[in-house]
Amino acid sequence: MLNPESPIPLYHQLADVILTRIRSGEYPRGSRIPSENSLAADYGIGRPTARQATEVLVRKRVLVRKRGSGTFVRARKEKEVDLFSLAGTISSFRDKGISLRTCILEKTRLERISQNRENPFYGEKAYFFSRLSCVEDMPVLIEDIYLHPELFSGIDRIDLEMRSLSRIVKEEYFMRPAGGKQNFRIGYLSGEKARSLGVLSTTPILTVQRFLHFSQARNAVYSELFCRTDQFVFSQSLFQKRET
Amino acid sequence: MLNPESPIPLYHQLADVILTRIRSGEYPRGSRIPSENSLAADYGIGRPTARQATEVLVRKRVLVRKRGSGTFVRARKEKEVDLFSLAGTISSFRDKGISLRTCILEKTRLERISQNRENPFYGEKAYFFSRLSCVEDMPVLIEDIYLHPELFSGIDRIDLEMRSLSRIVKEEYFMRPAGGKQNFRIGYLSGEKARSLGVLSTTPILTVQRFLHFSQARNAVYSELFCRTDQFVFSQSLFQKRET
DNA sequence: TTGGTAAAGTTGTCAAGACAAATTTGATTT
DNA sequence: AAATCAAATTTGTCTTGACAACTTTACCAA
Repeated sequence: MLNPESPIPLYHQLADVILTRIRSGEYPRGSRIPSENSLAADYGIGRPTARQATEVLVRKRVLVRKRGSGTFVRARKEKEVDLFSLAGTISSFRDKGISLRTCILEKTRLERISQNRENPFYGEKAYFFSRLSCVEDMPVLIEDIYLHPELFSGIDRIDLEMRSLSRIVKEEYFMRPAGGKQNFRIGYLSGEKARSLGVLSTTPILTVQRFLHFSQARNAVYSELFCRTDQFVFSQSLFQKRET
Repeated sequence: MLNPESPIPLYHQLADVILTRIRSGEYPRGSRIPSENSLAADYGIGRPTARQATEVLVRKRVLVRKRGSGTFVRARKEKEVDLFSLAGTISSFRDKGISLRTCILEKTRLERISQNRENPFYGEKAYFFSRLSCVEDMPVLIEDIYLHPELFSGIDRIDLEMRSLSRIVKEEYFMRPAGGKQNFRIGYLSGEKARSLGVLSTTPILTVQRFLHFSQARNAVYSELFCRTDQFVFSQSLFQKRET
């Protein structure tokens, strides 16, 4: 079935075969494809080579791997989440009617920031908390949020589990952002963060730094967002609401 | 120097050693570190293992690889490019005082769109062109742009090499966008596009779909942006200019 | 001196085996 | 019938060698 003499690599040939079988309906949506070992045996290649073939299709968002269980044809398209419009993370999910569950990974505490030099609070004290958002039990987003210690005094006593932070800022502190900046990068996670998001250390993660300015102080809120783009599409509406 | 008995993988141990030598100044910024072969020989490991070690640091943006030449300690920080603010791609570079050069990869032509189902012109005709932007001779961004065939009639006769598209839309067609949406994903390139951007097919690419609405027609402009995030940080200013 | 060419050196790609970790399944026991 | 535990299955990780493609360097000839 495969031709080792061909200039086309074996793993690429096998990826084509699998894709053809998916398109033909032999491997329907949501079904499990043969294991890497059986693919390797069937086609007389090594397992790493068979794995490379499925890797190609995983990157193309055609297959989804589940450790200990199998490799599956992706069931449905990614959902869209309007994340970057600054309406506030949680409320943007709500608006779309997506069932959302958030949990606090690290409770709000006042601490001296010494990790990241790009953090505007670097070397100083700030409130910090970390939050995980899940959609349909699928972890999708981690937010590390840093807040100005005087402007947001007492925020460590407010439960942030299910409330929109932007709403709290508006309703409890009577502030609204006057401007800001977002930086987009591709990064990787490791350790506890990777476990929380359910990704491997080799999975590329859309990483966003967000700086929010208020009339009282520039960079009063700084956050880092870690977004899984394999299950969701992060979108942004433009010009929709006029700022007044 | 390395301990094969340790539970810490060899490649990780070596990555730590290299990082220590960079921090200590033994491998200064911009300098070449030992080749993968000599690392492997020095530490008594296979070349793929040595390569894996540098791979870790490449992903951390500490090292930069140059095929045929060597692996280098990254010289300077990434520059920021305010791309997503919709001021227009080219003009946003200009505003930052960054020297920019664009070249047309595919000249403007009217064609039937049959590639991508998410393209709003799918199955219909549209103007299409493709543009590469380079900063300091470093390719950084590819834009595939699709335009409404009637609204932008005759745009194939305008030279788009160095002119901002948003300015042309405003000054020649007297239109300005009324709204829009952007989708953010991580993807991969292959073939000619990967060559143009100077990336490998394994390099994750920040991929943005942009839909622009005008009062005359929704989705009158559709574009796909492919951004190298290893050399540049793509940023976005928020609320800076009031839309009037 | 200059130009071209060959050689050496470097990173990129393809292919593989062995073991670890997670899940599922089935058998056994209560 | 239910719970528990062990075994089998599956994907994840670590390690390796061999060859290909690209750059740089050095040498030789004009």
